[in-house]
Parts: sequence; C-alpha cells; structure tokens
Amino acid sequence: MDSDGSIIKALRTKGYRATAQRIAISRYALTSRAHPSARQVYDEVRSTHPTVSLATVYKTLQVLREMGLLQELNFPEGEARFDSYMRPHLHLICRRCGKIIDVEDQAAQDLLNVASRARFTVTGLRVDMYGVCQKCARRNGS
Amino acid sequence: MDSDGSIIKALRTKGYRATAQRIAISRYALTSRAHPSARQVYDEVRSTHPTVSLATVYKTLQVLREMGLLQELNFPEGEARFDSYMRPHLHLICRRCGKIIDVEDQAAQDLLNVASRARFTVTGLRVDMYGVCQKCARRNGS
DNA sequence: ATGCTTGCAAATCCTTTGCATAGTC
DNA sequence: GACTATGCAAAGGATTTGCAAGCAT
Repeated sequence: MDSDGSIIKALRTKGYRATAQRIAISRYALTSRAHPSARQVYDEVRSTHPTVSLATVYKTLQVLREMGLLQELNFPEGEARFDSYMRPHLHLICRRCGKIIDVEDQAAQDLLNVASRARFTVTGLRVDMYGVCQKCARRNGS
Repeated sequence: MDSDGSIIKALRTKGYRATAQRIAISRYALTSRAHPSARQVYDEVRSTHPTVSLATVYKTLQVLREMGLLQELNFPEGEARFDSYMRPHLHLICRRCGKIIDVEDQAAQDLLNVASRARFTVTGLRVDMYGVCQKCARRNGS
C-alpha cells in the first residue's frame, strides 16, 4: 500500500476518485512512521503540491480512515495524530519529547484473546503507554 | 477515595481548596463507572448544585487529572470521557451501543512488562479495543 | 484579610461544512 | 457530460480563558 499504483487502485475500488491531491496525501500519510498530525501532512504535501488546502487533507485522512488504512489518535491536548500501522501494536509515548514509538509484541495479540474470551468481536485496537523514554531518562536524570 | 472526607483531604494535601462544587464534582467523577463526559458530570452535579457551571466542571476535572485520580479519554468524535479507574485495565468499546466495558486482566500487566523491557518507564496506560459487544452482536446479528 | 475559586461570557483551537469552480472517469 | 473533489472562507463543537464577585483558609 505504498506505491502510487496501489493507492490509486485502492481508492477507485472503494469508489473514490484518484486525484493528485489524494495520491500525494495518501502517499505521505500511509508511509510515514512519524504519526503525523493533519497539519504535518499538510506541510509535507504542500512542498510538492503548493495549492493543496488543509480542508482537503482533513477530508482525505477521513477517506483513508473509512478505507481502514489508518487510525486517528486523539489526545487530551493538541491535534489528532494519524497512524497507518494497522497491525496490532503498542505505543510508547514519551511525556518529555512527545515521540510515539511503535512496538510490535505478542502482548498485543494477547489482548485480542482476552476480548475474544469475553465474546467481544474486536475490529480495532489502540494501546498507549505514557511515560519517559530511555533517551529522555538518560538526558534529564530519572 | 470515594468518601467526602478523603476527597477533601486529597484536595487540601495538594494545595487546592475544598469547595462545595469541587467536592460534588469529585464525588461523582471518582465513583462513576460510566466513563462520563464533562457534560454528563455537569448534568449530574447540577441536580444537587443547580448553580454550578460547566466551566467549573472542566476546571475540576483537570484538577483531578493533575492529582492523578482520573484519566481523560479522547475519541475521534464527540466529547472526552473521564475514567477514574486507575489500575491497569482494558476497555472494550462497542461501536454499536457506545458502551465502554472495563476489563481487569493479567494482559494489562504484561504490557507494562513489555515497556519495561524496552527501558521505558510507564506512568500511564490506556488500552482500547473497539468492536461489537456480545449483547449487540446478539441483537443485530453478525 | 488574603488570594484561590466561581460563574459568566467571550475567546480559542481543531476540525468540518457550504458552495462555486475545477477535475476525474 | 455527469458527478465528485477541491479550495476558500465561514461555521461548528468542545474546551479554555479573563475577569469581577464570592468563598475558603
């Protein structure tokens, strides 16, 4: 899902038109591992498509969400961030530097099993662990 | 942390004044298991304190958050919900009925161990599993 | 008495929407 | 050509803030 061809195909299959803006926005949003906000996607895409609007970015991100290609992460403060890594995984979110680290681990699968035992059909998973990353702990002590 | 006495003590210990509004808001927010929104807390508290304002509810919920007594849960749509169940646990969030079910399970602890192995110091945990609860699955088929 | 807290209204932030124009299929 | 998507500006919803008056300590 990272080449333009597959993006175009995915859009058309779902009945969406493959415009230049959507392709550029999707390319960045679906390949970035930085969990970008809508504005960060906007800033990035504007370097190649200077006329794109923030509204189009928001609309396209919603389209990608409906297509099941990314997840919107909301936080108590600031903008939502978008995560295109859709396999079950964990987030380590550093309160000092703000970085979101993805961790793939069996523990994520184990969560799905807990749900399944409770007769709950899972369609989406989000795991956030807040704290201090190793780098920040070293830098600032404690 | 559910009697008025302990709420008052907790507030004063942290340097906050124990006003009637704060006590009423805290009592409801810290004992409800319904993961209420700020407005729901407001509506509830107004039944006994008709003059309370929504702004005070928001301010008090932030105070409780700073005190580490509750967690703010943000979602892509609608208001934030507040969760005073602070031990590690999982949320099963039904996309049909909207209910948030708390599940205490070893799997939550296992997540903390994963973080610790990555030399990440965890101070907060949030696990959301979206899907369809048993009740809704029965009712609507699928 | 001091200064934190309240309630009101206005302001703010992020996101969505309406609509005329442009572009895709 | 029909119909969707874009870009702009304006609207929207949730939450926060400024401030005078009211309380807790």
